[in-house]
Amino acid sequence: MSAKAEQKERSHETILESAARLLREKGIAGARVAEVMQGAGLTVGGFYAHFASKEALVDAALHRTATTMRERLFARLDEKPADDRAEVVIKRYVSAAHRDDLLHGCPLPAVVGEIGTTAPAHRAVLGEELAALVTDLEAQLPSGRAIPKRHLALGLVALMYGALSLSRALRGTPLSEDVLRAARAVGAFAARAEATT
Amino acid sequence: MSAKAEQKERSHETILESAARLLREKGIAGARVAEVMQGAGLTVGGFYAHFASKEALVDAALHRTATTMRERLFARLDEKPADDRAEVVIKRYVSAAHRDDLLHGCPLPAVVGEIGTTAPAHRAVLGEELAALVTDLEAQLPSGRAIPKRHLALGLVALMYGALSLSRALRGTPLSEDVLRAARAVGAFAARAEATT
DNA sequence: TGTACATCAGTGAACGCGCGTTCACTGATGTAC
DNA sequence: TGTACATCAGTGAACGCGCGTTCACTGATGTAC
Repeated sequence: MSAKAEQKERSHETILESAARLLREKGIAGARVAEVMQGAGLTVGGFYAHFASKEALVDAALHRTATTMRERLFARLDEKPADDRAEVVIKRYVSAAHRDDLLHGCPLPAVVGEIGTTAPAHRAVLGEELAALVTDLEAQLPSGRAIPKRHLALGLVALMYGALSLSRALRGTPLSEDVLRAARAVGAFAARAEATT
Repeated sequence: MSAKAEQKERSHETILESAARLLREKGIAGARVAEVMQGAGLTVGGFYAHFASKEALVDAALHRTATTMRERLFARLDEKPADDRAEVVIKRYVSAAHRDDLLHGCPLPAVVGEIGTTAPAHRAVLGEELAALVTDLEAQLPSGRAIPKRHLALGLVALMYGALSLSRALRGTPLSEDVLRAARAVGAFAARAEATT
C-alpha cells in the first residue's frame, strides 16, 4: 500500500478513537465533529473524506466502543471458577472504576437515551451490540430453572446498564455509590439463587 | 387574585405541561423553548416572564413528571395483597404500555444520559426524585434477609429504569419486548426469593 | 360613574453563537514516459 | 535518472440553519382621583 493510503488509514483510525472517547464522555449530540477532528490532530474540513456523515461516524464508534468494552468485560474469565464468572462480569461492569473510566468503558449510558428520543437512526447498531453482550453473558451463566438463561442474561444486562447509567448521572453524590452496591447485590443474588433454586 | 394574575398562573401551568410532555418525548436538548411555548399556545418571547431560564424549566418539569409518575405507579395498591405489591409496581413500570405512554410515563429514560454527560446541572433534581422513588418502593417490599430493604429497592429501581430505557431505545424491534419480559421475570424473582429465602 | 394613567402578559423580530456540511485550494506523494 | 503531470489527504473559510435569550412594543386589565 502507498504511503499516502497508509497515512489515510492511520488518520481514519485516529478519528475513530477520538470519536469513541468523546462519545462516551458527551453522548451523540455532545460529540461534535470539529472536536472529534481536533482530538485526532486534524481540522474539520477533512472529516468527510473519512466518513459519509456524522451519523456514519457515530455508528462506527458505537460498534468499536461496544466491542472493546465486551472484550474487557469477559477477559481472563477462565482464571475464575465457572460458578463465579457471571458474578465477576457483573462486578466488573457495576463498579466505581468502570463508572469513572470513560476512556475504555461502556458507551451505552451516554447514548441509549438519545437513541430513544432524538437519534433513532442508531437503533440498529444498539440492537446488534446489545444482542452480542447478552449472548456473551448468557454463556457465563449457570443453568437455572425458573428463568430461561437468555432471559436471565437480558434481565441482568438491563440491571447492569441501569445501575451504571444512574451511577454516572449521579456522580459525586452518595446515591452514585449506593446504586452500584445495590445492583451488585441484586445481580449476584439473581444469578446465584436462580442456579440453586 | 386579579384576572391578570390568574391568567398568568394558567399560562405557567400550561407551559409546564407542555414542557413535561416534550421532555419525555425528546429529552432535555430536544425540548426546545420555542416548541414548548408553541405547545402551550404561546410564543417564545413570553417564556422568560415565567421561568428564569430553560434550565429552571427543565428542573420544574422534571420534578413534575417524576411526581405524577410516582403517583400513578403506586396508586390503588391497597387493593392488592401486601405480598404482591412490589411485583405490581414492577409490572406497571416495566410494561409495553408504560414504554409507549410518553404523555404520563417516566421521564428518566429521556434525561438520565444527558444529565450524566452534557446536562450535569440537573443532577440534584434527579437525585431527589430517585430517592423519593426508592423510598416509595421500599415501603412496598416484604422484609428480606440477604439484602437490606433499601438496597433491594434501589437495585430494583436500577433494573426497572434500565429495562424501560433500553426498551424505549429499541422500540419496534423484537428485543424491545424481550427486555421487558426478562426484567419483569428477574425483578419479580428477586423481590420474592429475597422474602422467602 | 368617568377619565387619565400605570401595569404587565404576551408578541414578534432580532441578537450572538455553535452546529454539520461544503468547497476552492495547497502541497506532498505517486505515475508516465 | 529526470521531468512533467495527476492524484488526493488535509486546510481553512464559508454556508445555512436552529438554538436560547433579549427587547421594544401592544393592548387589555387594574388603579387613582
